[in-house]
Amino acid sequence: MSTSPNISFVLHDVARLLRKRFEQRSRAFDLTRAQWQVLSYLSRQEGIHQNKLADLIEIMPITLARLLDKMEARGFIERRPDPADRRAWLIYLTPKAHPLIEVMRSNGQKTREEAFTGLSADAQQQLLQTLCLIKSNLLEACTQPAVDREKIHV
Amino acid sequence: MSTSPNISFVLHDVARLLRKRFEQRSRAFDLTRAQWQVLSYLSRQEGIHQNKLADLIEIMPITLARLLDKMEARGFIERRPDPADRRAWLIYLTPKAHPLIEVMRSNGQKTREEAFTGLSADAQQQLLQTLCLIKSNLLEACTQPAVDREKIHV
DNA sequence: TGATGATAATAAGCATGCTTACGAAAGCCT
DNA sequence: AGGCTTTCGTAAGCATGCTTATTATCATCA
Repeated sequence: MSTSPNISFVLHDVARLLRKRFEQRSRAFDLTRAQWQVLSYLSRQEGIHQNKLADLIEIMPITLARLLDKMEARGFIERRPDPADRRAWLIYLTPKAHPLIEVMRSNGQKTREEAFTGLSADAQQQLLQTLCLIKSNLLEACTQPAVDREKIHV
Repeated sequence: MSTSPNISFVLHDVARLLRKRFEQRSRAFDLTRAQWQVLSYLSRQEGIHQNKLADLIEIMPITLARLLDKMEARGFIERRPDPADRRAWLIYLTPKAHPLIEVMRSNGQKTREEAFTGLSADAQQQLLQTLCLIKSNLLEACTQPAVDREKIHV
């Protein structure tokens, strides 16, 4: 923390603002950022298991389940039973969803253009690489117990 | 979006993972990341109005109000009436909260060390500057209507 | 075959962000 | 003084993330 603004807090703020701005744009289409993320992954992996999809998006399966409930109710996706496993569902986009893909992609593009004004392509590339490194560090760290060694010694 | 991972999504993921890891560490102290953020700002601005504090943290006043409700119930902060304005409260840390400041600061430090493994000090500085630029772009953008020009023309 | 453990999806409940709406008090303007 | 507008804090209700627990099914192995 110290004196200068904390990178973690700024990162958190930026993520929140990106989400907010994207949702300002998307409101007219009755889809949220999280739902758009589901569509985006699904459009490249139709017929996937809920489980695998949750893994891809890196959210908990229950979080995805509730997202899918809403998207199914609105007619954007459908769950088809897996003939090979009666516990599982296969997730498909409906015809209604397909035209949305391009619209949402374009909303994302516009939002990113606003966000990255004044950043060179190099700087954007650099940022992406840095973020990917941090993400992989954190994915690794989160699997380890958060031991407070000082506490143990005390 | 296109082919490579989308910066917005990665950013969102990193923020989520930072929060998750910080909360893994902080669980023993019964304080969440959001509550720690309140403590952190308060420790430098005791006696501030709820309104001003929400502005500083950049969350909606109602979001802060509910955070403060919980923190007051747990005895970490107190609301004192503002003698000059009967609508308003002044927010103070309790003695119980003071020792937590250093503990939480250290948890943040450790989390950041994990996250930034393999990043030079220069790269971290660069990242911070880039994020601050993006944040200010987005703060500006969010005040503007999210007009979809293509829709207007259609 | 039949028990035992793993896995797919969901349920319950909490935290934190938002939008919208409201009551009480303050500020301003005539 | 009286009335209009703004501001402070909060309530209600939604979305999305989490942890923990449950149910149904599958897979394995004795």
